[in-house]
Amino acid sequence: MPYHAAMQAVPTPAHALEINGDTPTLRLFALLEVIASKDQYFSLQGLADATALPKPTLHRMLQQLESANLLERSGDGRLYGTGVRLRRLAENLLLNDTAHGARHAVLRQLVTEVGESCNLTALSGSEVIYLDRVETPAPLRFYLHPGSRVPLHCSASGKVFLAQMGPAQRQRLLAHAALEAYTPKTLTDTAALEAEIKAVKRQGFALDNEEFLPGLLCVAVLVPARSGRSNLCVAVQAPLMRLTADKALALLPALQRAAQALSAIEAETQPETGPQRGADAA
Amino acid sequence: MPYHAAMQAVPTPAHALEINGDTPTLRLFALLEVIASKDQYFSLQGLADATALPKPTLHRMLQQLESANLLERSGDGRLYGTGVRLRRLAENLLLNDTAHGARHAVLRQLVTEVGESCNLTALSGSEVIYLDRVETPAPLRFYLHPGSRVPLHCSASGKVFLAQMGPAQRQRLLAHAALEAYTPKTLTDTAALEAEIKAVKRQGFALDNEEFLPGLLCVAVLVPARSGRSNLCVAVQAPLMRLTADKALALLPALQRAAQALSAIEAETQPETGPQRGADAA
DNA sequence: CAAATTGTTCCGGAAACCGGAATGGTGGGC
DNA sequence: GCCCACCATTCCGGTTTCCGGAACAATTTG
Repeated sequence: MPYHAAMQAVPTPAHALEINGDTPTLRLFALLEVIASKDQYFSLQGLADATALPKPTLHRMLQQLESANLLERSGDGRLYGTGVRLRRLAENLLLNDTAHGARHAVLRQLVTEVGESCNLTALSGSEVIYLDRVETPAPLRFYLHPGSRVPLHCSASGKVFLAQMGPAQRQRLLAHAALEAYTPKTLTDTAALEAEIKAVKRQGFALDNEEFLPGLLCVAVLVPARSGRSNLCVAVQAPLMRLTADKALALLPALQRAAQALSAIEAETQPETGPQRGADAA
Repeated sequence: MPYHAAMQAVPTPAHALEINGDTPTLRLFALLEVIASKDQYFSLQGLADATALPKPTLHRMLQQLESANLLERSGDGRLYGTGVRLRRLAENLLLNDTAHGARHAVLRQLVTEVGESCNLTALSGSEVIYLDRVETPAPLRFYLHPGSRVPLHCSASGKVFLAQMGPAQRQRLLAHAALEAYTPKTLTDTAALEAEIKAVKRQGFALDNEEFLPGLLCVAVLVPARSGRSNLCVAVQAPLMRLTADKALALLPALQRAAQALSAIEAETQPETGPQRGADAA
């Protein structure tokens, strides 16, 4: 029996994201989701407004999360953002989750279709991380393991991710990163990169023609998400000796099919209707 | 159909991964980390062996996580793997973390400029915590990972933080901390430390010359905040063998430039006036 | 079919959580 | 310079949630 069954005619800010946890722990998770859902820091007050939780409660929750290194306080200590441990958990999760699953099967299928090594990538911080990879049977190949990282500006996947960001977000990532030249073909000029990104946005795919490793060509397309931005790319990757740029374009239909299949898998795993109680405007 | 093929026949590794959280919630997180750390499904018994937690407790935890869609039961319902919601959280987290990405990029750039390991630190309680770190390519290096903590009085960053405090605040922190001697060079005398701090305030940077670890030299400068005090430091850190104190001073301009860049990033992340209200926007 | 192993439920005692109210700190307005 | 408004933080008694040994149920193995 509810211990304060009295009606609390709480004004209930109509637009407050409900933190609907049945247990304290789930409430904490919901809080993390709110914080992880936007690319900004949150103040206690801001979160209080957004979640309709009492300030002391929120304060305790945040403190708990901070002391576990799941969140970090930034600036003058009034703002909260994601912490080291949470990021590491996220990376491990994506890394280890994919190898066994439908995704891996799609990747394998793609490899048999196109005959070259393919991989699945995600954006992590200011780099691209390889989530999964299936190798071509051909003897000559580049060794790139799942878990390894490459820069954004000279990888096909990286350019795809950049292309779907807003200008401000992209600026923040690129402004402070030196566009290091890995090969003579690496784009090291901001203007050139912006032009390339514009092209990527128009074409719907990105090409990396020896911009990261000499002799390596790569084509990437985005795995579309049902809503909003996506953090998944499929790419095919091969020695230039076997795969020239124009030949690579011929593989695009197969890549797109794979991307669609992967997208369907993502969608499948999420119930069609709203997650749950969610009468409020979305 | 070997349903327990996932679990190796490992008979209770005596060195069970410790799940020590101080609160129930943190225990749940630790459990998730265990599950996310391996590319396999886990049975209840397997987790019991791996974590040394009682079965009923584990069962309750798993049930809780499953009902929240953070975990999923696979196949016949005996095995647990990561759930949709957890994956979505991980993806969003990495996708919306450009601030961290940008900071890391600055740090990496700084490392290529100065050729030594650099790190980002913050004040946390009465200690300095390592937020992020990029290692030098040189083979000889000190291993200090993000998340670890060092005392205030014998670290370059710590002295910088102390120097920007008011006397009262500094007093409060130092009063309760015994100035433990980590090396013969550690300042253990309050008066000497005060003098050092005054010097730091005058110079605008702090030096740690083997005060924490023998053979380790470190220079730190503050990342200026738009208003008031800052809780961020950049520092370069190297074996004395490669980096003597006078050589370190030559790196100051590069450090200052990095600090400015980081400051700009911080400013960008915290829009104009007050902290943003209302986290949802249609 | 019996024995062994694993998954699930019970439940009383203990620890963690909750959030209104009060306190401390800081910046803006005058 | 003083005051006031706003925000972060601390207190604390009452309530919820958690804990895990022991018993029970379901499944696999011999």
